[in-house]
Order: sequence, then structure tokens, then C-alpha cells
Amino acid sequence: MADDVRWLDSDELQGWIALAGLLFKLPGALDFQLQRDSGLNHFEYTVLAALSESPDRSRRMSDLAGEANGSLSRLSHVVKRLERRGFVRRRPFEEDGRITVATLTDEGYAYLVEAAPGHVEAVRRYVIDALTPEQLGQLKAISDQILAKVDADRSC
Amino acid sequence: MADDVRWLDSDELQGWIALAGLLFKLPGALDFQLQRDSGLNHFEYTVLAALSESPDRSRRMSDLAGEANGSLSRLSHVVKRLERRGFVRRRPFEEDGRITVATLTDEGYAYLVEAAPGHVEAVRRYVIDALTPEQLGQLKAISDQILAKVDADRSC
DNA sequence: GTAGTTTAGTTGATGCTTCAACTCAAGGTA
DNA sequence: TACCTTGAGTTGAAGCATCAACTAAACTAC
Repeated sequence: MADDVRWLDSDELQGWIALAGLLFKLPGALDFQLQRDSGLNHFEYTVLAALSESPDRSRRMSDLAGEANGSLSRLSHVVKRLERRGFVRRRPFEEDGRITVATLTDEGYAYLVEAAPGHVEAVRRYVIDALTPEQLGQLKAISDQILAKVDADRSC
Repeated sequence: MADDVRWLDSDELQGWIALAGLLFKLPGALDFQLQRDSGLNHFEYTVLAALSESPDRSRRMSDLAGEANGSLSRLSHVVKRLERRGFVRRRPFEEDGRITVATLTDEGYAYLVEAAPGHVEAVRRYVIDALTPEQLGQLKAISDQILAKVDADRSC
């Protein structure tokens, strides 16, 4: 057991504890609003939103997984659920049979349009309006830097 | 359908997308390291760590839930698992039979001591070392402000 | 052209989280 | 005393996420 661990000093600990609280609680709060008002969780919403902004409201599965920050397996399960509810359709891509293209249906689009205002309002209430514009910029830089480290680790 | 939704402008959207990425990916990365190296998830680790810093390594369930940022129900399930593994013990509180006190066992403490260096290293790699000290201070302020809004909503 | 490899996606099992329903103890209140 | 209410925790069921195993298509190279 190496005892040369660089433990966190007081400032580091305080910053980390605050972030950990955020990681535990904000997702739950966002999921709660979406689930209550629209019967979607945050990941499902993100998938629908990503599709709605894609050309032809369509995207291949692995692209979509990246866009929505989830694994391909998770996406596959979720798209199956969304397909059952009539919000998404899947079909194989002609030019390469390995590829599956998911498409947002009109019902799915309509459902997203209903869900969006409540979700945006929640994001505004919890995040945007809680911060100054300057802090929001700081948050973007901070998140990007952390994500870069996480992605570096998990992709290789 | 009211159409007076305050949609997000470009800066707001960029900040939110970056944060959303963080919310989706950082927990997974931390869970992955802990699970692989210690067979714990982040919430379980947090519970053990909270107990280890409590007087007598003991704390009543609802306190502990608050400290670990989880619901009482979630904590109850998790403590049951941790009890099965011999890391925690539970007993009723004499002075008020409604209260349950959870105590970290010696085995649990030893296990936590083994798990801590790897977890701290991951936190350092993903978060602390990715940021300047100034950014870490910003992150604490930002997180606290967001959490205040979330808690205001969910507790009342 | 066929054998092996890589790429894309799906599936099933397992485990964790959440929600609602429940138990049990303690504090009123009449 | 009996009754109601509140508070603390537990439990079971249902849904969701994760992991490993799998299928199938396409490329590679002999």
C-alpha cells in the first residue's frame, strides 16, 4: 500500500463536496420534473431532443449515443422503449447493413414539443437563473475541462 | 399551451450542454473506478466515508441520508447491503425507538481505508487537477447556488 | 472465396433506484 | 383512556442502467 496519496486539502475538499452534492441531486430533480410532467426521464428527453435537431430528424445509433452522452447499449434499450411508445422508428441503413438509423416520428416530435417548455423552465430555475452570466461561462469552461479528462480516460 | 417560454440563448445553451455532459458522464467514471477497484459504488462509498467521520463512527439513518445526499429509502437499501457484507451494523436508539443508528464496523473501516486512495486519485485526476485553484473556488460557489435552488424546490 | 477480424448494434441477466405502501413508535388532544 | 397524527424507517414491486455475451454485416488478406 503506497502511502504517498495526495489527499485533498481543505479548499479542494470543499469544492469536491459541493460538486458531489450537485452530481447526486440535480439529476434527480430534473428527472422528477420530466417524469411527473411528461413521463420521460432526462436521458430519454435528450435522445428525442438530439433527434429533433438532426437532419431528417434521423441519426445513426452510435452518433446518437455520443450526442446524448450515453453508451450504445443504454441507447438501444431506450430507443426500444421509445419505439414501443411510437416516438421513434428504426430501420437498417441500406449502404451499410451494420448501421441502424433512428428517426423521430411526428408523434415523438409533438410529444417533445409538449415536454420542452417544462424542462427548459426547470433548467432555468435550477441552473441558469441561479448563476450570473459570468458564472455560466465559468461553468462551461470547468465542465469542458473535466469532461476532457473523463473522456480521455474512458475512450482509450 | 403558453408560448411565453423563455428559451435558452446561445450562451445559456452552451453552458447547460456542458453541464449536462458532466452530469451524465462524471458519475459513471467515478462509479467505474470504485466498482472495479473496490466493489463499491459512489453512493456506498459516500455512506461509509460519512460514517467514518462521525462520532463513534455512528449516525442515525436520516442524518446519514442527508450527509450522503440520498433519500432515506435509498439509504435503507444500501445499508442493508453494506450490513450483509459486514461493513455496517444497525441498532435501534434506546431513547427513541423510531430512530435507527448505523455504525461503521472495523471491517468496514478497513475496507474504506483500502478504497480511499484510489477514489481520491480519481477525484483528483478528473476534477481537482483539471482545474485551477481559482476555478475550483468558482465551482464551489456555482454548485452551492444551484443546490440551494434544488433543495428549495424539493424539500417544500 | 473463405477464414479471420473488426464494427455496429442487440439482448438478457443482474443489480440498483425509486415510488408507494406499510409498520411501529412517540406526541398531542379530548 | 382511546384516538388521531406525525415522524422514522423498512419493504416489495417496477423500472432503469450496466455488463458481458451474442448476432450479423463488412472489411482484409491470403
